[in-house]
Amino acid sequence: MPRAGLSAAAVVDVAMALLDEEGPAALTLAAVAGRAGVATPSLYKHVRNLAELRVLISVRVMDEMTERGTEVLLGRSGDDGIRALMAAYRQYVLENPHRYAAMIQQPEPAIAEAAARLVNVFFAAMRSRGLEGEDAVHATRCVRAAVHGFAVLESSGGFGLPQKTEESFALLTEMIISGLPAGQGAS
Amino acid sequence: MPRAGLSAAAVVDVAMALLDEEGPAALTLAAVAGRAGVATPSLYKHVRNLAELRVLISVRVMDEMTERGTEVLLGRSGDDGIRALMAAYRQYVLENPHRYAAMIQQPEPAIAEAAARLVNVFFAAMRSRGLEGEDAVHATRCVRAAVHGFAVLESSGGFGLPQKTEESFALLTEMIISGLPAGQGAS
DNA sequence: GCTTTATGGCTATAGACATTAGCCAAGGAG
DNA sequence: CTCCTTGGCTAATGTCTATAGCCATAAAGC
Repeated sequence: MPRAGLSAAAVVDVAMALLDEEGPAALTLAAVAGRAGVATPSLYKHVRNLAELRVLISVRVMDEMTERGTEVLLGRSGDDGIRALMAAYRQYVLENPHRYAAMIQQPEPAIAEAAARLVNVFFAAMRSRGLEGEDAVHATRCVRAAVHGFAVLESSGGFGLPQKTEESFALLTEMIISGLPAGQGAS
Repeated sequence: MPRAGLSAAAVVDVAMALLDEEGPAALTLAAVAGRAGVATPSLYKHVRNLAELRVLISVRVMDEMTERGTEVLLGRSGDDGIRALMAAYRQYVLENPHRYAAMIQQPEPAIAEAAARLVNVFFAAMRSRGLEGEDAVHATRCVRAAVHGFAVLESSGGFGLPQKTEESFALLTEMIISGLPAGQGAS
């Protein structure tokens, strides 16, 4: 038998594809193994267990979001940067609802680090808006909370009424931006 | 053997106690049965399956929140009502993190109805603030998104930094309130 | 009070998964 | 060409959901 040539990263790739197509409930080691053309126990040569696979997926997702956020902040500053960051965040969740839903919030160090990288993008946006220190911490929390909450509710069908969610999100964005502390560079 | 005298409601009671004490991962039919002093299959006489139990729990939680919200809105109106509602929501989640985390967002009719009841509380707060129709829909979404996002991040340890979350939440509340459309009864 | 019957409990069983142990071949290092 | 690390495999265990089918309890009817 030729080897399948797996690796931890390849296992995560397969798992993410499965996740995208069939949702979080379908994410089992058996299904991942099947899709990778391998017997289930073989996965343990690359990943400690299912819990670790979930952690690796979470890190992947957070890093993807960090990358998108970083891109979108290039060449933008002040309120514009924050608007763009919020829009990009929401868009990622709408495009990848299952990935986002699979994200885990836990005291795992690897996750904490990835989360810190993502939070740093928000911090950068705050800094370019003239917010530093305490103010930046509180402002970041508010922006994250708003966009996270909206994205979760929207992507999980929590907004039942027919009204356009675009408009709701625009309102939320402007609420947040106009409520930010003064700072230096309000544009 | 004397009967245990279970019922669907009693099963949910036991499940919620288990959930509170040991978290969502420990919520298995086997564990619920053990705690109820009954063999696992006996639960199926009261609940169709684990999925239905989860739905029943979600409905319970939503109804608890609806009740708390309704209480807190009595005798309050305008911005004050919204502030109080947001505070009560956050408080519930902080007091019952596992219950809140166990809530499911799905096309189940029973859940949709409970969710609608909860959303109606937000609507009532908006109405007393002078918001109606479209405006009320968008405003409700924004308030729910903000408070849901904050509560989730806070209760799952998503705010790593040491700064007080009280202050962050106060900022978020004021951001939201001051950003609401004009309406009639802005207090 | 006695019979009947629906119901709530039980045991046995099957099937999906995660996980561990231990074997064996592939394929790179020397 | 040989050695040995590594990545695959099969076998087996334990946990959990779920179903089938049995039996006693307790309530309802007489």
